[in-house]
Amino acid sequence: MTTKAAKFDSGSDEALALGQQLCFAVYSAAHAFNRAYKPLLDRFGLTYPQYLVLLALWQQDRMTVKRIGEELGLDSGTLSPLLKRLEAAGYVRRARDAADERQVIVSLTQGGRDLKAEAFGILRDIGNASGCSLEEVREMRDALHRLTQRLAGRHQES
Amino acid sequence: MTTKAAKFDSGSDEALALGQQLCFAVYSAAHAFNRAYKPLLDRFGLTYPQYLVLLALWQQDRMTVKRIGEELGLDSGTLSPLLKRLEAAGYVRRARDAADERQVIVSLTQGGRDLKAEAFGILRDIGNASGCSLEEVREMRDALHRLTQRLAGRHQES
DNA sequence: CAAAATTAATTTGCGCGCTATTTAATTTTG
DNA sequence: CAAAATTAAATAGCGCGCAAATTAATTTTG
Repeated sequence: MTTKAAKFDSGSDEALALGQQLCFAVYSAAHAFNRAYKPLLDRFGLTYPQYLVLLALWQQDRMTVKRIGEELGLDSGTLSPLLKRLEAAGYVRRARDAADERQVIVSLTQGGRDLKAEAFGILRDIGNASGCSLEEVREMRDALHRLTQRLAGRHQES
Repeated sequence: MTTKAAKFDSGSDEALALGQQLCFAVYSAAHAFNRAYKPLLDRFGLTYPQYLVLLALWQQDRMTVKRIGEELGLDSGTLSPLLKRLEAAGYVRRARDAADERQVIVSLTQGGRDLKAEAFGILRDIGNASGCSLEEVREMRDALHRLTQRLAGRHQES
């Protein structure tokens, strides 16, 4: 195979190369973060998405399932069982809203609030592992945010 | 100290904000890509990870499961059932290596090769949706690649 | 050469994440 | 006000993604 100059046979062929693709770079980075977080979160019996829910609740306690879903970009099909597990782990409480029984209010327990102090340590460890300057982090974060917005396109602009 | 100006009580509190986190930006962008790809890939009955496997095989046909796993950063526990589905869909073939019966060689069928032509259309659509210049894409891709490498840390340097 | 160690792939079990569907409560409307 | 439409959560089913255990083949070693 590949006898003479197989490496540059078509040009557009190059564009399909795995290593060239932004989507694959994002996909890989997401997995890398997951793997980096895992040992740190295992200590608390948390998964990464569960940790994200706690991050959201540390910012704003007492949110409905729907509101949390808007913050994280997840639907109730994902959040309902996840929140049950967070409740079973003792980090949050779930209670129907008395004013509107359709809604479920999720709030932090004392245990959930206590965990916030530990989170700074996790943040520091990940920051070190990423080895990025604050400047770099800011740039990438904003670029990714713009990308996400554009990809979401017409579906929903907040 | 905290009582009065609750918004900036600690400074490091800000750092935990969901919107500030690079990891969340990556997580969200990965989901946004997935959602953008879904309608395009549904036409072919493919999921995004399955599409990644095909991308890898279009670059280099006839790889072992292990090799594909190295390309994509996935283990056999993920790939084995995924490859079975790709085979059931008629895009690849799986066959034990006669020289080493432990290994399974995955190769493209004619249907799998034919799909490559369609992939350029998908690439174009996603490229348009992302709305990035080639320059931007290159920069972000390389920055993410460096980030991924650093996060993977000592676990495995290829 | 036979036992032990290593390797490749599969399988099992669990937690996302999505799509539908269902259930229940609230709002709209006729 | 009652029927219809909408809304919020929960549920079921499927496909990743990972860890751990299993099976089978190969390599190492004693």
